[in-house]
Order: sequence, then structure tokens, then C-alpha cells
Amino acid sequence: MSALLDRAFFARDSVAVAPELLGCTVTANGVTVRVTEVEAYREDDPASHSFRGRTDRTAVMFGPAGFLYVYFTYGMHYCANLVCGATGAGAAVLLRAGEVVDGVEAARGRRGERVADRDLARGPARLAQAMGWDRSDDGADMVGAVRAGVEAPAVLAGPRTGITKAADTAWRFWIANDRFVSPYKRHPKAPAAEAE
DNA sequence: CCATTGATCCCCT
DNA sequence: GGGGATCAATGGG
Repeated sequence: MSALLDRAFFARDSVAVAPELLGCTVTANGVTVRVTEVEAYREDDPASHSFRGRTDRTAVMFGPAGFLYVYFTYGMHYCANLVCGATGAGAAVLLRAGEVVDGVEAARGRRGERVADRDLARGPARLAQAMGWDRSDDGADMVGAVRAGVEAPAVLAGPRTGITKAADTAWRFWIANDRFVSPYKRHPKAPAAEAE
């Protein structure tokens, strides 16, 4: 059994925490996932929910590190973040994808009986659904639920997904050559990447 | 490619 | 207090 990550681990810059979360495991509601893909968000970041300051929805992001920030989007999906940085920093790491390593039956019960193992948590809303998270889990303390990985994986970095602003900031991190990373899709309305 | 879906937030009155 | 745009996505063609 590997080490639990303490609150100090999360209480740093989200861009530093994000890649270190790869390969770690997160456990909730009878399901454990090995994290394969994340994105960092910060208050000084136009794509962050915290960019325009604290609101009722984003209050948890401005609280102490190590707590879960769950939001609802596209009228049908939940996504989950781990709050990072100093209290009041408004930073977090979005959990984008993972491999269900324990509780496959529970995850499949939430995601659907016909869902392939690979797709149980491959995508931020899929991961949140597999973990059984919704707005009632907003603010849950995740210290004690996140463990270091057995070994440090090979990490790649690139632009974030699904956003229209700051789409070229390389704050998306994923494990190289891992089947449980979500397929990359730039937001259709994001400006095209600069030509090489 | 495209529809789905509704909470949230901005910016006015 | 209200109208309208937006949205860290998914699933099905």
C-alpha cells in the first residue's frame, strides 16, 4: 500500500500538483481509479471558473486545498476537481480520466452495464459518474482518499481540452502511452493553434 | 458532424 | 429581478 497524500501536497501551485497526481489513486463510494489525465486551473487563468472571482458555485475552489470541487455543465454532466494552492488561491486540478482499478462493478452500475472497462472513467464526466459524484459531493474532503502511485509514470504535457480561452496553455498532463487517457479534442470554437 | 440540457453568470433595467 | 449567452462533455450518426 503506497502513501496517502497529505493536505500539504495539494497546498501548492496547481500546475505543479497536476503532473504529480498522474499514477495516483483516488477512492470514493466504493470505486478506486488510477489517475491518467488531469488539467490545471488557476485564478489568473481566463479558462478557470475562479477567474472572475468567488461565486456561490466556485466557493470550494477558494477554500483550503485537498477538497473536491464538483460542478455541473452542459446541462447533464458533472466534473470533479481537487482544490490546490493556499486557501483563497482559487486553484484546482480537473480529473480528466482514469483507470478503474477497484470497484469495477460499482462503476459499471453507475455508468451502464454495457460500458467497456476502458470507457468507465475515460473522460471527466465519465470519471465523475463512475465515482458517484454530483453537486452533493462538492466540498468533500479528499485528504485520506488519494494515494501516491507505485512508481512515477512518464508524463506528457499539452494544451487543455474543451475550453475556448487560453486553449494553448500546456496545462493538460497525461500518462504517455496509456489506454485510459481520453481522446484529445480541441474545442470547436477555440482559435486554431499557431502554425509551426 | 450534431443535438442534448439546464445551472450559472453577466449585464442590463 | 430578468433575459440571453455560455459551458473543464458525451453519445450517437
